[in-house]
Amino acid sequence: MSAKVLRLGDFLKMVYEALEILDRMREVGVTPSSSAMTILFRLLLRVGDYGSVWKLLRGMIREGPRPCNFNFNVIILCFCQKGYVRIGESLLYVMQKFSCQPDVYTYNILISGYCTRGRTSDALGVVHLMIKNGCKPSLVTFNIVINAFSKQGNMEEARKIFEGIQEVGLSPNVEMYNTLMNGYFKASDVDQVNILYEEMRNRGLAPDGSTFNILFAGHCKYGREEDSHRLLRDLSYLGFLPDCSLYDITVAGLCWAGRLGEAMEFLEDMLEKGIPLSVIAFNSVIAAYSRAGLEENANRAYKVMAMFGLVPSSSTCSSLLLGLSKNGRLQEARGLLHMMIEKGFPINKVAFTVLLDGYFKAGDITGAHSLWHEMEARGIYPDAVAFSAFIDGLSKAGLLEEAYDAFLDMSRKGFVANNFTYNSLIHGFCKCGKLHEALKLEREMRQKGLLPDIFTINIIINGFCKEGRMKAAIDVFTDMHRIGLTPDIVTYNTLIGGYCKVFDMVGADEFLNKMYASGWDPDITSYNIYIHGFYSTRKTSQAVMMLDNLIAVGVFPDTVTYNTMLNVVCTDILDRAMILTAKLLKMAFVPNVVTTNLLLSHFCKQGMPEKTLLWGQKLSEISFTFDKVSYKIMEKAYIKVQNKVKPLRATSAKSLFLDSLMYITYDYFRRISTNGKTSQDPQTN
DNA sequence: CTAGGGTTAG
Repeated sequence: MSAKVLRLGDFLKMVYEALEILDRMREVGVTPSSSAMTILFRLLLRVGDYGSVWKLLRGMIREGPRPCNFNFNVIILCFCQKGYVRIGESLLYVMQKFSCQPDVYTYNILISGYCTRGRTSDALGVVHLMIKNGCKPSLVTFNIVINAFSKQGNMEEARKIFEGIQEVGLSPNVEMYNTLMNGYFKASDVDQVNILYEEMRNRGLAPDGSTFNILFAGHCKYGREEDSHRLLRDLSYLGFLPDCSLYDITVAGLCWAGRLGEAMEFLEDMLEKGIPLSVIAFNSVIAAYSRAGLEENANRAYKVMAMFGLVPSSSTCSSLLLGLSKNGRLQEARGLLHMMIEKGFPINKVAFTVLLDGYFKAGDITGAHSLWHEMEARGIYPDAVAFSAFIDGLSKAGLLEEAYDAFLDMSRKGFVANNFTYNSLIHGFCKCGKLHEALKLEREMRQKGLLPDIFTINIIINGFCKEGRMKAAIDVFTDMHRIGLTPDIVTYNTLIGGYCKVFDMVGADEFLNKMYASGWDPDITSYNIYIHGFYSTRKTSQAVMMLDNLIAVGVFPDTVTYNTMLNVVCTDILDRAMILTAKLLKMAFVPNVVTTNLLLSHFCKQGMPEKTLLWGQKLSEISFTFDKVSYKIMEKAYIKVQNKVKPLRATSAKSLFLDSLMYITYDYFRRISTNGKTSQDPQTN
């Protein structure tokens, strides 16, 4: 079911009908109220008819009502939301021309406009301007700026302003302490948080709900059990009652600490004992499971909640939506989003961003585009995160021109590109072989004062490795120390993979040793890279040895390991393949779409394209979700069958063997598609 | 809520 979107045509008609009504009022000598004018301004700004806004203002001067601060604030706010913060700022002078003095709200709108776009220095410029114009900044003003610096992780600046306001005789409020403590938590500076809390209490400021949430969540996340208990004691001493029960808090605490199983157990235990729980406890669990990509568990928690008659809230739905998006169940996710809108839940930019990312990750570019346009149609202004997700998705899809356009659009709307944005674009350029462009962007980000981070460097090293330019990759690796970056496990794995790609197993080993020397133990990815390296150099026994190795050192093999080994199995001589298969099957691996793809492609490669199509058919009968690669493989098989290209015929034994591997995989998916059928749309009554 | 390494395809 799709939600109703007001069509632009209808909307325009409405706006101009409203203007006609205004004219008629004027004709009969009725002066409209200021608030009526505000509504008209809002409508005109929404459709972008700035000419009429101007005309309306002049009409007000001639015939009243006199424009008030509020009228202007609405106009400035709109420009800020659309990204024209500069224009908003220039409207300050227009205001003064209409003999309106900008008030603290006006300035706060502008400051907030700059801050949400990461333009903290512009924001500080407005603060100075307001002081110069004789308007005293309020605590809110400073809070906006402190929050912006905290979000950027720039705690020194945040702190400086915090100290500064005290010098001018202002006393920080609870919100300000909350903001600062939140920032220090993000910077992992728990001690600083504790000091601030002490200070706040000594000043006689009482913690509020946000203080509690920030501190409790932070202490749980950092495993500071003592701190969280001390907080609870302190609050109960103050007579502070959190807006949920202690049981809810316990569940939330376990979730924040990442102890999800325990949280769910506790929940079920409470319910069994007949202790009532609120939506909050369930929301914590559902959110945590969804974030971890464990959508099945999230859904189970939701069902328990519904069974006990609890009505899902906006955040329940957002969390379920996150889980669905992460699992590629996009129709359901979009349906849920529309349902949320119909239920009147506030429009949720985060939910849109999550879904957008989901479409891209599933390779559904059309879906992503349609959602992006729907956002626009609904008047949701993408923020820096939404833009970054959009740019990243387009880059990964190889649509670099469009990604770059979005990047320009983002700066036009006043956002300062951050490392997320640049890294996504740089990755995109590397991916399609335009290393030169990638390096140009890296220079550009440095010129803009952004520091290339470990992500940037790893992306660039990977770019060189992909092209087999190991010398250049090593140069970047050597240079990263100079700019103060330490290689991490991804750096080493990337370089080891690079050597494997050029079949230089000696070079790979050399880097493996370097990795050990700098204190990193190989992880499952390192082993997978090695196994694939041995596979591509046809060193089957070495690949098997690696598998034994990784298990011996206690690393858990995953689906990628299984798939890579399956590749070995498919190309190996039959006797050895069967022994290896027996070994693999004992490990109870979970196949995925890549497993299916590689088996389908082996049929094709080994002269049995009709089997590719046959199994493809069988899989689609159980509504298996294929991806882009699956379709490419089947398309290729189809062409082969059509052209009757069949020079080599596989031995019937090998054919039977591949069939049995495919059957095992097919059977797995058949079983989960019949057991896992769930209906998870929340129903609110 | 957004960025990096490993499996299929090319």
